[in-house]
Amino acid sequence: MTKLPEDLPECMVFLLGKAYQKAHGDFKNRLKAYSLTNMQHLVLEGLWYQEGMTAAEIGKLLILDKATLSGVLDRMTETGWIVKKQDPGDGRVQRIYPSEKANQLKSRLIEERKKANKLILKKFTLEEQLLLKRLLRDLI
Amino acid sequence: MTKLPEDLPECMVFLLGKAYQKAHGDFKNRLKAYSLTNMQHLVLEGLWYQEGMTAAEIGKLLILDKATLSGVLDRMTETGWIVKKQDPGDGRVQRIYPSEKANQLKSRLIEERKKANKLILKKFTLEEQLLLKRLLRDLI
DNA sequence: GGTTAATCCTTCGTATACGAACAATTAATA
DNA sequence: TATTAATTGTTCGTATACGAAGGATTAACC
Repeated sequence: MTKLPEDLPECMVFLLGKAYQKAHGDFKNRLKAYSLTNMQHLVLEGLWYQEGMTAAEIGKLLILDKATLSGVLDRMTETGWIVKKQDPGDGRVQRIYPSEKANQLKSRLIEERKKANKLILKKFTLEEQLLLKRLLRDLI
Repeated sequence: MTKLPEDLPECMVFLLGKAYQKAHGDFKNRLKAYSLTNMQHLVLEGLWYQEGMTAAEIGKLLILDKATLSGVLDRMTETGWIVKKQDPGDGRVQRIYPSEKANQLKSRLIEERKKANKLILKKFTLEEQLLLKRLLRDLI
């Protein structure tokens, strides 16, 4: 990664954006082999945390706009990562479940996330890692 | 902001993404009054740091894909924030300058960024602020 | 019970992101 | 100098993001 000029004005939006850009890019490369995007992987992790959620619930859990999520879920249905089931009690609601294919790859996909995390954090001491996570959580 | 479930698996890509999403959203609201996007504001700050850069140089400084930058610069030219000038020595190169309009608003726009930074960081102690910036810089 | 309000999801418009392919131009080199 | 390589910027395709508007459905309440 290009090193940042020291005298460029400090900007949290920039620092956070570029840190995210880097982490996102690393993970993206890992997921290429599965034909999964980061967002799609995130949705699967959400569904493994609590399956059968509605799109609105997934959006609340993962802090995602419903308009964004709509397209993501469409593509994941087309590519067979999730299954949408009509809620029997409420005609507006569709409940989302991970597919067979997704569940078969579950442990490997979770492992990929853990490896990506380790790679991102490997330059930090354990204290720094915990600190960074706490600061980010506080910020959100 | 919705608080994150404590038992949701930790993921740096997620934490960084959501921290960025929040900071980005705050700043975006501030810039709405100027009809400027965050990215466009960032390009202006880059040009005030060093004007007359080529698109490739801006991309290197701000860690931006040239394909992304191409569209951003187009829109900024159309809306009169920047001016493109053909490089006399190299027919491939266009040098980018902030417009009059941009320079007139320079101090106000820089002030907006500072205020946004303050807002984002106000929940942290001074030590935490410096630490967070250092950790993010190291990560990039 | 019928009108209004709220909820769920989709669609549209605009703006990033970024890999890939490409035209134009300049540099390098045999 | 003729050819190849490298560089600059654009365009295309796909995937987020998100505000706004809209259709379908359910809930609230007078």
